[in-house]
Amino acid sequence: MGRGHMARRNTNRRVGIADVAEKAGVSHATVSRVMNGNAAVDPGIAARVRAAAVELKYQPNPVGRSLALGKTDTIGIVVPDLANPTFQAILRGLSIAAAQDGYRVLIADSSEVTSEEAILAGEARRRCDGVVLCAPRMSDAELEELAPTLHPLVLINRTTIATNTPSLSVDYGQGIQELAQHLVTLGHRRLVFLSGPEHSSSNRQRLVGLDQFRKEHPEIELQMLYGGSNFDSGHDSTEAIVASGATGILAFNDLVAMGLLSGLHERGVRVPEDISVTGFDDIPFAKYTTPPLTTAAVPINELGSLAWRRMREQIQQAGEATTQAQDEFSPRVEIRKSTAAPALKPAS
Amino acid sequence: MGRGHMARRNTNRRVGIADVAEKAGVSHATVSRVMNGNAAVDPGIAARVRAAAVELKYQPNPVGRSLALGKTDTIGIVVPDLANPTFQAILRGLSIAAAQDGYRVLIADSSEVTSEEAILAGEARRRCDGVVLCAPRMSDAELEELAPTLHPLVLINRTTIATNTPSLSVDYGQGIQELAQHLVTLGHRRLVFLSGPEHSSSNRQRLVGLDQFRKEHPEIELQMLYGGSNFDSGHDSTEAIVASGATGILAFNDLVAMGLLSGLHERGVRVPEDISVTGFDDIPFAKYTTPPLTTAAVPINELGSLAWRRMREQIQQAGEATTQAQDEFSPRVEIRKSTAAPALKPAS
DNA sequence: GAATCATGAGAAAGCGTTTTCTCAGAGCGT
DNA sequence: ACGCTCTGAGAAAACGCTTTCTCATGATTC
Repeated sequence: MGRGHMARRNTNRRVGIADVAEKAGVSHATVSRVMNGNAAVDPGIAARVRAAAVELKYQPNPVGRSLALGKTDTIGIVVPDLANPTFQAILRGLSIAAAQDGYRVLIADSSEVTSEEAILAGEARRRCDGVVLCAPRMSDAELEELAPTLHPLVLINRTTIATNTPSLSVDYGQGIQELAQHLVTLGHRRLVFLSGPEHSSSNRQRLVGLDQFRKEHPEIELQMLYGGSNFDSGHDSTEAIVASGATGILAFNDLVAMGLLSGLHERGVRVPEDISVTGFDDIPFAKYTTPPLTTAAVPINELGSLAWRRMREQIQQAGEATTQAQDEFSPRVEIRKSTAAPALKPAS
Repeated sequence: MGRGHMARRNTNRRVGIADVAEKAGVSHATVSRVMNGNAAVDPGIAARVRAAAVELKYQPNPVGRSLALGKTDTIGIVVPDLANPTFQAILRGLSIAAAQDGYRVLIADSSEVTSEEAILAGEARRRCDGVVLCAPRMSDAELEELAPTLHPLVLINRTTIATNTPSLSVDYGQGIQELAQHLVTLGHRRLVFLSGPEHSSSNRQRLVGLDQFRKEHPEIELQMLYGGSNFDSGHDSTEAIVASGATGILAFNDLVAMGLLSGLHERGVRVPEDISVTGFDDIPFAKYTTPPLTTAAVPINELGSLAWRRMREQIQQAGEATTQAQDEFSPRVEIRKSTAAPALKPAS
């Protein structure tokens, strides 16, 4: 509970500037000046202050400093699902980059509950100096309304009309087309796209990319099946994939692909001999699946560290209009062993 | 910058209690009482205050509240490596459980730099209401010295002599013995343990467990090879494993096992026909490796959520001595398809 | 009608720190 | 020696909020 006129309780109270001031025989303003080096202080006085601080093991209270300075040196991030390795890697990239500038990261996981996102984002913003929205699932209209209230804000995998909100995007449409092209180049003519969550902006981009692909390759059969976004949903797609007769599979992401690889192995379907499988993202596990997974590599650590750089730019230019930075990453197709030419099957 | 007698700058300042007070024609203390419901306020006045708050879109400033209340509603966690899925899962478990009580989690990743840990822990503790140290790599002596300064503290995979520090542990020694026993039961006589990082407390427990295992099974050949703690190091162990002649492999963790599975596959060594491989932890990928991995399941989401419960107990009993809670989890061996009876090899 | 009691809202203090304002003391020039 | 200027440290205000203290007002009792 807060406190008014009551005498201060000393129980468990940590050492503050007032204690150091008393010990050194100076005012608390002087202690603050010495600790921060913000103004000239007589060297003899400064030495006394430092000795007192060391003796009392003084550490400044970050909350008091935050109130006085109007900043917290923390960044919030809202992720739709912290179980997703792509988001984990983005978090790690952001966390490491921000730490290098003395900032920490506060997590909010909406657990794919879209209605929670705006609430979590507002709350994170109030507690922090800025907020990163990672693949937000809210509608475009909601995002347009919310974005100005969150400044400084960095978006990952979404954009807004707002001219001062940096946005880091991956060209999922182009990536999925390149993966499809890879399969076609290998000779595949019957493809399936295992699509992801409906509210996922990156899924919509893949769908747009595949529409374009169909237009350019009318001779290719490209079916759509729902594959979700995790292992289990990929694994659960095994029967539908086998029934489809397709020889080339484009999974929504690496997790779906891994689940499918496992399901196909259980079913005795050989990858890539019988079916080729691709993923997306190139999470760290993708190299180590059996067989190692062909995928479109998204520089997910770089996304996190660039998100920090864009955030830092806004923080440092507080109050000034900034030129919006729209960064778009092109995924790079990483060809591994899960794709090969389709088997020549006897006519039946 | 802080500010003294200067007139308040209104630029970019968010709406505060003073603004609501002015709008409603009451004092800021009354606004605080209405927003918190802490004391009786005339219903008519309360309605005016609420209307003003809504009209001005007032949201309390968490920093001001934290200073007044002496709490931040955040928990810090220090992890040795945020790239490790076990730590990611612990973080997720902690984050979700704490969020249910209105707490957020602040991350500090020491990136396996042992000398950074104490500094990060102290800093996290000052910014937060408590701190969780996850598999800290510092020495026992350093931990004993640091622990009292971090109260309230929860330890994961370490213990201290301190009687008021809850500690959540996994009996790695027992788990590795059960895995070894599983291989022996299948008929394996030549085993290798791919050991993990030297500073890892859980690795030491496995070594102790395997010493015990050797005593109880003098007829079993059990070699030690260094296998590190990630994919690459597991993968890099492939040749040494093949050269060892062992038919049963105990990998330090699931990542090492996955890397090894991939390396063996590349080498044309069949799992489990030619070599059986086990992991540890049961990260979400373990079910989906090819073949699915036999492993010792650590309830890593439960570790995170129990860490929050222990933390919350300490926060709620502030200043009182608490009975130390030592929670120990027994790993559960999850038998999947990466282990089988050793092949009968022609004598050569 | 006066005295007493209860209640609720404003004044004030405080949480810990930063920084502006003020003033005392030292130094310099005449 | 006096006046002026400069410097540095203490006093004070502020950041935003919570809660204690104080007092005015209305109700109740005698």
